[in-house]
Amino acid sequence: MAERKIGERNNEPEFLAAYDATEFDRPSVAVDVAIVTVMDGHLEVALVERAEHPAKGSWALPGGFVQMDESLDRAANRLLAEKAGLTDVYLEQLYTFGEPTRDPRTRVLSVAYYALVDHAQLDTGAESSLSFGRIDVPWEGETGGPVDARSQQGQEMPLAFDHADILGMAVKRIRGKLDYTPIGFQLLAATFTLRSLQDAHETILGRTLNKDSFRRRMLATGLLEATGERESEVGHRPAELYRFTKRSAI
Amino acid sequence: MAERKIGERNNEPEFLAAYDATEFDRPSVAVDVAIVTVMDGHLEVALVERAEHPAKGSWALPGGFVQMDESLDRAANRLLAEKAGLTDVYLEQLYTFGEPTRDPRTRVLSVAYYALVDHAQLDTGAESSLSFGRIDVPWEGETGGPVDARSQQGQEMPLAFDHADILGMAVKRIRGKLDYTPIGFQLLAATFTLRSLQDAHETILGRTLNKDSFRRRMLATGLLEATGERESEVGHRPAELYRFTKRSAI
DNA sequence: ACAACATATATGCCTATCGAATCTAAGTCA
DNA sequence: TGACTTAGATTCGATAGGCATATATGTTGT
Repeated sequence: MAERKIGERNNEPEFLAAYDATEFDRPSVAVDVAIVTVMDGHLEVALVERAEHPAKGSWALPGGFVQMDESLDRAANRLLAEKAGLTDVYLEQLYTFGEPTRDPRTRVLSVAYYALVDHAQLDTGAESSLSFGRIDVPWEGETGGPVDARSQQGQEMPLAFDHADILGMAVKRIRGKLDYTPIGFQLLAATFTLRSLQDAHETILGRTLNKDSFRRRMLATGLLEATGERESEVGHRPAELYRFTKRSAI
Repeated sequence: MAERKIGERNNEPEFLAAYDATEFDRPSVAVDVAIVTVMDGHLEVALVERAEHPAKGSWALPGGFVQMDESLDRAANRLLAEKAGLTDVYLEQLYTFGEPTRDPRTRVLSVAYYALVDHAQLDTGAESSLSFGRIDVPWEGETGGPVDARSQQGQEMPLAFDHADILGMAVKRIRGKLDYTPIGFQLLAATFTLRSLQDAHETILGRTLNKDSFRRRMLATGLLEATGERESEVGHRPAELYRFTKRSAI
C-alpha cells in the first residue's frame, strides 16, 4: 500500500478536477459489502467499475456512506438493495478498515460486510451496473492476505483502495464459519441436493471433502430435511432434494 | 435500549451543563477496549467509572476517540497504554457498534477491541484509575447476549451505553477462538503449568475439560515446549513448567 | 525417618467419529 | 437390453477423546 500522510493532498490535475476534498476533524464512514456467491466451482464477488478518481477504471466493492440516522446494519442492507436489488440475504459485519491512507482524498473508515447469495438471485444481465469477478485465492491456506479478482475471460480486475484485503478477510471468515455453522445453504436455492451443498462447501474451502462424512455430518445436524422430491433431467440417478429447517437462520 | 432520534437533544440540565454537543454530518469514531483477564477461576474486565454524564456513575470500557492521523489498531494500542499502561499485549478488533442512539449526545461509532492480558501485568492498585469487574455470564451457552459485571463484593456494576453488548460479544469471540487457536496463554505468565493453562481454558469456556485429553491436545499442537523447570512451593508434587514456542504469536 | 497426602504424569481401554472402500439403487442413453 | 453414471447405504479400520487406574514425586505431620 502506498504511503501517504493524512492531509497531504494529491495534486494531480485529475484529482483536483474530480474532488474538492476538505479535511474534517472526523473521518467519513463508509460501508462496503462483499457480495459473494458460488458459480461453477468457483467463488464470485460483485464489483462496480470506478468511473471517477481515485482509482478510476479499477474495480471496487459496492458501498456508500453511512447516513446519520441509520445503523450500520441498516446501511449495509440499504446498499445491498440499492446496488444489487437484494433483500433478505445473509449479511454479516466483517471488519472495520481504518488505515488513515486507505483513501487518498480524505480519511474514510470502511465498515466492511459480506453477503452470501444464491447465484440465481443475482442479476447478471448487461443492464446491471454490477459485474462479477472470480475470486482468485492465491495460496490454498489460511488466506489471511489480499485476494484478487479475475473476469470470466481471465483478465485481472485490479481492486481499488484496500478492497483486496477486505475480500481476503471475507474469504477467511466464510471458511472459518463453515467449520462450525452450516452457512453454505445461503448460497443455494430453497431446495438442493446434498451433492450441490457439498460442491458449495468444497468451493469455499478450496479442497475436496469426503462424500460420506459430509453426508453424515450434515444429516446429523438435524438442520435439513428431505422434501421427498427428486431432481430431474440429470442424465443419471436423481438425488433427493433437501431443504433447510426454519431455525437454520443463524 | 432507549429509543431516541438522532438530532433530538437531551435537554436535561445536567446534560446541557456537561456537554455542548453539536450535530455534525459525520459520526464521531471511538475505540473501546475490553481488557480481559483470568483471576481465580473467573473472567475479569477492566472498567472506568464515568465521572460525567451521560451514564454518570456507571461503568464503561476504557476508550477514546480515534485521532485523524492514526489507524484503528494504533488508536487501540495507544488507549491501552494511556489507560492501563499496557504494551505488547494480545489485541484484536472485535466489532463495530453503530446504533444511532447508542450515545445520547451525538452519533458515536464504537470500534470495539478486546485484549487478553496476564493478571499479574495489571496494576490493580488503588492509584490506578481502572477498576476490575467480574464478568457475569448469565447462561452457560453461546453468550451472544449482553454480559454484566460485578465487583469483588458481588455488587452490580452497571455498564454504560451498549458496553454490555460489547462485553458479551468479546466473551463469545474469545470462546470461539479457543476452540481452534491456543490463545489461552495470552492470559498467563511466560512460563506456566499445563494445569494452569487448563484452568484458564475452563474459566473462559465456563465448563470443565477432561484433563488427559486437554494435555494430549495441547502437547500435540507442538506449540509449547517444556522448560525443564518445575513450579515450587506448592505443597504437593510440582508440575513441569512450559513455555510457548515463538510462532505461537497468532 | 516414615507415613499420609496431594497432585503430576503415564498407560490402557472403550467409544464416537472420520475416511476409504465396496456394494446396491435408480435413473439416462445407445 | 445392457452400458454408464451418480446416489445412497454398509462395512471396516484408523484415530481421537473420555475415563479409569497405576505410578511418580513432591510436601507435611508425627
